[in-house]
Amino acid sequence: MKTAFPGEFEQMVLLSILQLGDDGFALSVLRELDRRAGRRVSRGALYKTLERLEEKGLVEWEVEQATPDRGGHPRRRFSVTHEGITALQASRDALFQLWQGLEGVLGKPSS
Amino acid sequence: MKTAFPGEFEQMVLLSILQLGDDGFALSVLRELDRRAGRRVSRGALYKTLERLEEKGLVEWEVEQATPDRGGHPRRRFSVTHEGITALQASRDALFQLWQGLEGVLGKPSS
DNA sequence: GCATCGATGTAGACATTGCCGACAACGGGG
DNA sequence: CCCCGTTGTCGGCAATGTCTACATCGATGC
Repeated sequence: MKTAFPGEFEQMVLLSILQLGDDGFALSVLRELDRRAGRRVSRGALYKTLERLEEKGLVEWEVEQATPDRGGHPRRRFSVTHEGITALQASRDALFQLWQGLEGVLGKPSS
Repeated sequence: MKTAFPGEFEQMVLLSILQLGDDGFALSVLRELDRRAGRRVSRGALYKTLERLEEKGLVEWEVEQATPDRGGHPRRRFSVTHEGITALQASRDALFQLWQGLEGVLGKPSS
């Protein structure tokens, strides 16, 4: 069992894709990361990460079917695989365990 | 302002130190990581990480004062700096934002 | 038609993090 | 003295994070 833990940024990318639902296009992910987490990275950085996530089987994608008006390369719609979900749950649970009881030190999450 | 985000493992190490309070010795951190997050790494891996966290000013340490009976090198007691706390809060908040509304997909944390 | 713009994606590079095994140092007990 | 348990240090390599530069292709405006 290969337990390669997703990195910090990889997790964020996975979560962004989930948030976007059927709008999981690369540039949407970029905007979502900025909106939610205030994280701004270049497109190249994101594509590289998506490529690695795919190699690990945590995301998959399909080419958007028939969009006759838009120019540029055909865009890809990313989605998180079942394995990706599992990995996210594991990471989250680990963090929760480590956060337990530290509210006094860290304060409440600023929602 | 250099915004170098702590990596996934670095966060866990910081949290473990906080959990341990005045028992923040390297090998205790190792045990805590295993107990809470099920994460087992070699001592070398941990020391390297602690060293980097110190360079970034996220942890500091003091040599344990006067323990006349124990063998080996004098051990160091690690603690998280104010900057470390701030970094942890930022990471946590970012993740919370990304988790918002995904309970349906990810399920409740298994506490 | 041609220069450009906007939305995508790819390639190549390099810095930072994650992780390990091997070795050193020291006190205690055979 | 040799070995054991506890720490810590080193050097190296793999994985992740991130950027810049470049390539594609429709639409738009000369």
